[in-house]
Amino acid sequence: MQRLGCGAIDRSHIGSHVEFNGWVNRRRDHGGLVFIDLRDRDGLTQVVFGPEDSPAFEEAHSLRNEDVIRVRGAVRARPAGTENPRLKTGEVEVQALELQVLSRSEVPPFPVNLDEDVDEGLRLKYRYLDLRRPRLVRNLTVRHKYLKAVRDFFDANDFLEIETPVLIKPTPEGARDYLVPARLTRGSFYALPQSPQILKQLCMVAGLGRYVQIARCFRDEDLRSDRQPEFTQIDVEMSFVEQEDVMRIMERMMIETFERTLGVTLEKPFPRLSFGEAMRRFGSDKPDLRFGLELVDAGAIFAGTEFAVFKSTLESGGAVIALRWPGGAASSRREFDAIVERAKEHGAKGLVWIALGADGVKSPIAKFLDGRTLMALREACGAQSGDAILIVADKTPTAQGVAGKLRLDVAERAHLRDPKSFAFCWVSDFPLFELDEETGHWTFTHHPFTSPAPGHADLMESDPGSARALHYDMVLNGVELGSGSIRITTPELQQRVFHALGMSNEEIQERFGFLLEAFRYGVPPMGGMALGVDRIIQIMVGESSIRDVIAFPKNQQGRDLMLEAPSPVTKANLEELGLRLAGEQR
RNA sequence: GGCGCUGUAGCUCAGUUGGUUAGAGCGCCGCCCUGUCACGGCGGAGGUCGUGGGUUCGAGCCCCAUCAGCGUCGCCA
Repeated sequence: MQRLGCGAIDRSHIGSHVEFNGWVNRRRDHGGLVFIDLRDRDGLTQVVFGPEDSPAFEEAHSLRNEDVIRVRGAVRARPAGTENPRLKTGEVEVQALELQVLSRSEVPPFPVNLDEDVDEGLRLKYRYLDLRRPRLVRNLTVRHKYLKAVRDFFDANDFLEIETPVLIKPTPEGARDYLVPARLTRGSFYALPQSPQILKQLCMVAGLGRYVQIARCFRDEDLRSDRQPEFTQIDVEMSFVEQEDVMRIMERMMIETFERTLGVTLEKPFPRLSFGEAMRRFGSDKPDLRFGLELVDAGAIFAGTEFAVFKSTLESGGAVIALRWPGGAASSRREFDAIVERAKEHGAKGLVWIALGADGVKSPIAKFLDGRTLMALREACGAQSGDAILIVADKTPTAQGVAGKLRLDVAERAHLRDPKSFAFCWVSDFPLFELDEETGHWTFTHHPFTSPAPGHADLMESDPGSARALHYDMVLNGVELGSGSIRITTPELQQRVFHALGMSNEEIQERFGFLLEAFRYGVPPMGGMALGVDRIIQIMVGESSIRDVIAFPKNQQGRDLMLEAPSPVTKANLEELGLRLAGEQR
């Protein structure tokens, strides 16, 4: 007897005897006839129990949602007129001859057989029930297929999948580490990797050539809808390559894996922007290219303006940046107030709006807008009657950043962010360092192993802010999927970068001595990249939260509501590790 | 750590200016029903209104505190 999945039967099975195992999705009990929709991962199959099938028929009355049953019976065509076109298996049904109840279910805490929004805390507590629902099954299936395609791609391109350890060494830079006390070395701690960065570089020193890993990474920072404390990266490193080589193979990988997973054909090559261009045109280092609405430098247009804010901004070398809001002119005063408020949340001091209504132009600064200025603005923004124009004035980076965020706001309002389209791009030529506002110290944009661009090494000391890096990001729909870089491979240069970051020789030796030592034994030029799997899948399936593409995610407090982790440990546990909780008596 | 939204039946929600006995749909329980597929019909059970305090003759509703979930800023090499 054939054992089949509930989504698997069709007309070709008519007449055959089959066995099904699954969960009762729904019972429709007509007294003299009982219908059961049987569910498993694949889908639904209708099972029919009639009085002639007794004793199965008798027991069928007692079935309840989520009971686990085994049914043996015959596949037959449904009577003409009773087919269900909404069901994949809707042309056929199973006439039950034998019924075995394998497990009874209590009434579940939320409906499993409806695609209804349920409180997420409840879903997470009973994740095993949530995972029975088709939406999450689909997400996990896409994830599986995608990772399979990724592995196949790298296998076909001569990469070795290598597992690196999860218990490694703390790295005080960057994100907060998860620490694990070392029982055998009291007072010392392992850290969980924020990424296998150094290990994969050492794989290159080892001569392994092309490394890939579907790597779990850990960062002890606050959670967001797109951030979990543990997450998965496609981690890649290659020897004897330049930036172009890495970008090409990663781009090819995305094109092939999207094709294989979703059957979509991505446009190639991916557009490329420099960091500076991305900031100028889109006000973001991860531009959403699903729509236009490029930023407009309106400095020249307002060169002679009497409007004090614009005037003083321009005189002090700042920027006046304009942005088209499609259809924005129809907005109410309240909606304009809201967008001004958004601009302030984004860090602007204020926002000027101009409504290009059919019945005339409205704006808080209308009296400063002569016909020529308006015409020039309209032209530069590509705005039409019915649109609005938003203008931000500030120091250039601030104005760009604010305008970039407003660009996303207005795109959202105008429904231009189509979740079904995939707009990739590359952003490169990042600054090597950025200034930490709090400490006033230079810190790395990517990570401290990133090579300066050719000819930029000396800028590290003379003008750190203007040094560029061999660093590239892959961006999809305004989301940074991941970063890569060409690595530093000379101990001297690496040392200079550490110095530029304010590290002493002792610190360098203590933290990264092993790496510098490794570089003394013959190190190939190398570069690589890491891409966030969870975000890729999230965009592929159009979910608004990364949690919906992870089987067992943590909530905003970093807790697993199902396992109730983290949890306290016993005094004996602590003692064995040589730990005592602060504030606790001896 | 800051800010915002939410918390009423198992689930999703409604609940008027503070006023008698807190409602609906689904689910659940019982009975009936041979072609349903959100089956249908009849009947029924089910509520510390997140928690604590306060104001008031009277609080689901107002005030304060607190807990939880989500979003967001900080944070995220």
